[in-house]
Amino acid sequence: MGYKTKQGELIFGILEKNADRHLTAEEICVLLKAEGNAVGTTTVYRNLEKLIAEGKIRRFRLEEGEPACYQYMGGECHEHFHLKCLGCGEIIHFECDYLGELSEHLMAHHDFELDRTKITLYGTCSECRKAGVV
Amino acid sequence: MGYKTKQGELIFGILEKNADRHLTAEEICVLLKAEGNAVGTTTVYRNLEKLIAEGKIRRFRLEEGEPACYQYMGGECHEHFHLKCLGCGEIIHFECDYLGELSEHLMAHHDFELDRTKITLYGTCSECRKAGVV
DNA sequence: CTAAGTGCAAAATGTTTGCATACTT
DNA sequence: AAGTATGCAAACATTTTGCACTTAG
Repeated sequence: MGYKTKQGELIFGILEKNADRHLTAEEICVLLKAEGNAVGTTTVYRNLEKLIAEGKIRRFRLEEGEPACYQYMGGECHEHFHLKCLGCGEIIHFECDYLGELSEHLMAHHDFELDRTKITLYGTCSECRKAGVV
Repeated sequence: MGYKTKQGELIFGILEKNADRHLTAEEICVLLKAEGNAVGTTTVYRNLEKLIAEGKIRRFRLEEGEPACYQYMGGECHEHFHLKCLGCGEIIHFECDYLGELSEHLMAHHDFELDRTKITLYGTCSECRKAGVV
């Protein structure tokens, strides 16, 4: 299960090429069309779902009512924090001992076992705070 | 600007009475109807918008594609945490002082200003751990 | 040849808008 | 009376589904 298709590769290609930013499903369609490789919206959504399941990309919902954004995540970023800046969209990845503390706190006080592979926190990076964005 | 209406008070009343939980717009409609005070969906949405603007309630978006949830905030700026169990899908929402610590840590060590309104962590609740789910 | 993928049109979902009517002040 | 609010129906926007057709293995 899982054939390799031209469309699937095109979609992944776009995300890979734009690893530094997040793209909506529609933006992906537009970019593909601009390349002369139009792909149906349905197919884009279905392939995005697959890529998420494979852990190759991530979906983010940034704003109320706005469409979801997708972004290439490499494949190696599973054991750390992701901080996503709401200003510039940049994703900051890092290892941090504090993760252990958070995890312990949740278990001790809330009887909840944290899945450390899915942590994305939102906020504003120093650049954007300086620039007054957000 | 702003007349006091029966519907507006009913809607706020429901939120106030359910200050301990999240309610979707639809749930609010259902609860109102159950009270024998049916209010139109449109009106519910419009009043929710107003209450948010006044800072009396807050809107949360937990999951992709799922409806927004609204909750009475008592005028105080409570820190709000969401834990989503990957086993049963239940969302545990509550206030916790630890959020302040996490927030300070991120600012002090990572120069990142946390948006406390968008925090959802994933993991496994005690029930599901016992049941061996996940 | 068979399973999987594609893409159009249509449905589903949650939310918003147009507008005539009803209510507040 | 004048200005708001209501609520139905219809519009919206994003995402999903049904289905006949194409493509990969």
